[in-house]
Amino acid sequence: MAQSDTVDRILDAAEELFAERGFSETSLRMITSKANVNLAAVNYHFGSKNALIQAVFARFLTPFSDTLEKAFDDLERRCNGRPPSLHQTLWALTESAVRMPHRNEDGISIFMRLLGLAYTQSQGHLRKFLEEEYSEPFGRFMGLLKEATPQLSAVDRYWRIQFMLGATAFTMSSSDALREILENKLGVDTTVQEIAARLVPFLASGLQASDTVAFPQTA
Amino acid sequence: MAQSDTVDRILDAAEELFAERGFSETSLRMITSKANVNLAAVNYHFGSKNALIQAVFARFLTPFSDTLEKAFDDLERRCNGRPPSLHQTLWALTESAVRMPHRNEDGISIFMRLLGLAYTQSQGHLRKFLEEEYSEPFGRFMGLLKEATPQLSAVDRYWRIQFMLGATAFTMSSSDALREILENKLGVDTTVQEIAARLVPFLASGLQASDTVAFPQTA
DNA sequence: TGTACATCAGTGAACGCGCGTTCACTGATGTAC
DNA sequence: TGTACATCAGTGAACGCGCGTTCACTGATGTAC
Repeated sequence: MAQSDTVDRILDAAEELFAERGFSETSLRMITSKANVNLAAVNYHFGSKNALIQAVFARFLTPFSDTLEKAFDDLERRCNGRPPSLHQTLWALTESAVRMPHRNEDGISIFMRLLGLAYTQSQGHLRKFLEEEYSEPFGRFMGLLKEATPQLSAVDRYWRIQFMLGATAFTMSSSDALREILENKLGVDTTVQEIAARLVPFLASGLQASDTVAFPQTA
Repeated sequence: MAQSDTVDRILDAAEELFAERGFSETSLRMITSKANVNLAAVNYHFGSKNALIQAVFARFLTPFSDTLEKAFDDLERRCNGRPPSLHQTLWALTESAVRMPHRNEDGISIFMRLLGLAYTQSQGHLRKFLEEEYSEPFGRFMGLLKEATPQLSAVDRYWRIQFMLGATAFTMSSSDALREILENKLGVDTTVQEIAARLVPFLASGLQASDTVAFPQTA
């Protein structure tokens, strides 16, 4: 047990359980018993359940956001001055997520699930925390998307970006279940990387769709 | 108060609160006090909280699914024998949702929010209930999508349909918040109908994207 | 080197609270004879 | 028409439970003199 890996054991257990069941469906008692740690240790080390949730996100988002900044720097350098294309921007994001060092083989799935949950479960404190801590890489990504789609109006772009986020967050947050269904139905096994490889062209094509049709009248 | 509108008052209150806050964050006490009804009335009329959740969905999904069946019948009649196009299929679904009679002006938003939540919050009992009750129109929609995209492999189509569902469920489940952000940022007001009108071309274009690229290697 | 004190990580047990559910009961309405 | 009984919608109060959090405490380690 060495000295004080308690904090990490709590974070590991919390990360897995949150990804599996969501935030409010996971109790501190589940977390501490999975981590083999005293119930009171969570409040001792983190102060509250909400602070633990934020710590779980900080632990993987901080290195991810660093990786991402570097990927964007790299991309802009390679483009010297000209704006990166939509595909390049989306790939820079996707690769950063996939190639980031993860704790174990499920790490990337857990990472995706948590990102999806953050968007999907309405934890006010978490949204605020993420906005305060990670607005920089997010804003930069938005800026690149804007440069890559100059033909879109601001309103069109806004909505289409929401659609993209939705497709991504939703797919990623239930990717395990979806992979299992596909395995049963068609007998095909899929990695997270392959899902990403299918998602990017879908998103790029949707974002660049040429027509915004009016709502049609039925006869 | 007349005689026994208790059931409807409970359903109305539950519907609004579920749409606002999700299922497990809404307590029976909130529902019954909003409905001006005794706490025990929920268990008396519905049996349990889970059964109430299902009843809320049944009340709007049953008429919706009838409307949808008619819309598909109509579409197939108009196409006499030839498979409907992707746009036609998506529009049939969208119009059925938007044109359905709703209880009040927020009805359509609530409807969308609930559909989004059903996909997004992992309520096992609800998923099972929806599968058992409404698999027919859902399966029919899937069949139409398949006929409309014969160029796609089964695996490609599967994933792209998941992406579509994700974009739709996510956008709809947070459409109120997203509309508000846009209003503040760009001063533009948006109706649910307009969101739908923007979503359909995005989805159609994504579903028909021509390339499924391999995961690229970085140098 | 020895002693006194401070800090720190962790613990066991309890706290108060809000939850979904249950139960014995009431009062109005309907039905049989 | 009157009486006895059954059914039904609803109620008030309590139940047991699991939750996040708190608190007094322990024992190990570090620091000052």
